[in-house]
Amino acid sequence: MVQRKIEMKLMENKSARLVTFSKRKSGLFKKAMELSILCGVEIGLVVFSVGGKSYSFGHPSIEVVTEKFLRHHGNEPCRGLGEPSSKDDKIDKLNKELEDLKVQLQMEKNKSDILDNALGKNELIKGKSLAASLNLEELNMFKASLEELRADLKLSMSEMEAASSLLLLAEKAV
Amino acid sequence: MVQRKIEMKLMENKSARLVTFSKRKSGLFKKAMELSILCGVEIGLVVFSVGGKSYSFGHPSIEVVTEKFLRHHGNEPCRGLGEPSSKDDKIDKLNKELEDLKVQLQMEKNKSDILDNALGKNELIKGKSLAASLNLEELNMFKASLEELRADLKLSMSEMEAASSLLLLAEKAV
DNA sequence: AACTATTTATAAGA
DNA sequence: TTCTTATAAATAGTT
Repeated sequence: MVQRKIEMKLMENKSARLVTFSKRKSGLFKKAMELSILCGVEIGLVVFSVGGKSYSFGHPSIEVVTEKFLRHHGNEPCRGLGEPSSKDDKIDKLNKELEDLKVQLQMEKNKSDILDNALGKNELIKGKSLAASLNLEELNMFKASLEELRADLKLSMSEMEAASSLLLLAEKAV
Repeated sequence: MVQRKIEMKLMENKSARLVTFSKRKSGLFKKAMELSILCGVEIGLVVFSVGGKSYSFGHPSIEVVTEKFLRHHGNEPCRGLGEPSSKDDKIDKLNKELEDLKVQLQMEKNKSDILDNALGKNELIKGKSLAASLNLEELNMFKASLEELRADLKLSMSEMEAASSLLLLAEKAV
C-alpha cells in the first residue's frame, strides 16, 4: 500500500524488483503513448529486461523515430551494397502493422456497437413500467450467470461489469 | 486542478498542448529514469517536439541502448544518398494511414470507456436498496441481449487471437 | 492477479 | 512562466 516512498536505488529484493519492473514498465509505456497522442509528437521508447528481452514503443513507429533520431544524432548506419535492402522489409512491417490495426479497430467497433446495442435495449427497459420487482435471489442468479459468461469468454472484468451495470442502471430508473 | 480527466486525443488548444507537452515530457523522463534505477535495466527514450527538437534519455547511455536495439531489431535501412525512391512515398502513405487508424481506434476505445464509466456510478447504486427492480419479462429481454453480446464477442475473440498485435496499448507493448 | 493506502502526476487557474 | 491545488493516476506492499 505504498506504506513509505521507496528509496531511489536498485531494489534489493529480486522478486519485488521483477514485479516493480512489470508494473512500472506498463506505466511508462502508457505515459509515452498518452504523450504522443495528446501532443501529437514523435516518441521512441525501448526497454530491455534483465533477461535481455526488448520492449519498444514508437509513434508513429519505432522505426521512424529511430531513424529520425540517428539522422538527428548524425550517425545514420548504412548497409553495404551487397546486403539485401531492408526497405521492402520496412514496407512489409508497416503493412503488417496496418493489418493488425485494422483487425483491432474492427474489434473495438464491434465492442462499441454491441455495448451501444445493449444500452439501447436498456433504454427501452427504462421506459417500461417497473411495477413488479425482482427479488434478491433472482438478482444473485443473474449475477451468477454473468460470472459464468465472464469465465466462458475470458472477458475482462470491466466489460462484464459494464454489462451488469446496465441492469443496475435500470433499477435507478424506477 | 484536473477538474476533469481529459480525453485521450490530440489537444485542440495549442497553448495548453504546449504546457502539457512540457509537463508530461518531464514526467515521462522521470519515470524512465526511475525504472532504470530501481530495476537496473537498460532504457532508451527519445521525444521530438513539434518544432523538431529532440530530447533523449538513456541508461547507461542513449548510444548504448540505440546500438543494442538496432542489433536486436535489425538495422535501419540506408536512406540512400540521392537514391530515388518511390518507396519512401509509399512508406509515408502507409504511415499516414496508420495515423488515421490509430486516431479512429482511440475514438472507439473512448466510446467503450464512456460505457464502462456507467459502472463506476453504478457502484453507488449497488449499496442502495435492491427492492425495486426489473420484472421477470424485462430480465429475460436483457438476458437475451446478453446472449447476443456473447455470440458477437465470441467472434471477436477469434479475431483477436488471429491478430499478432504489438504497439497499440501501452500496457501490451512488447 | 486483486486490493488499497499512499504517493505521485498533472489540468486548470492565478 | 511558475506556483497552487483539486483531482486523477500510479503504485508498493499485502493477500
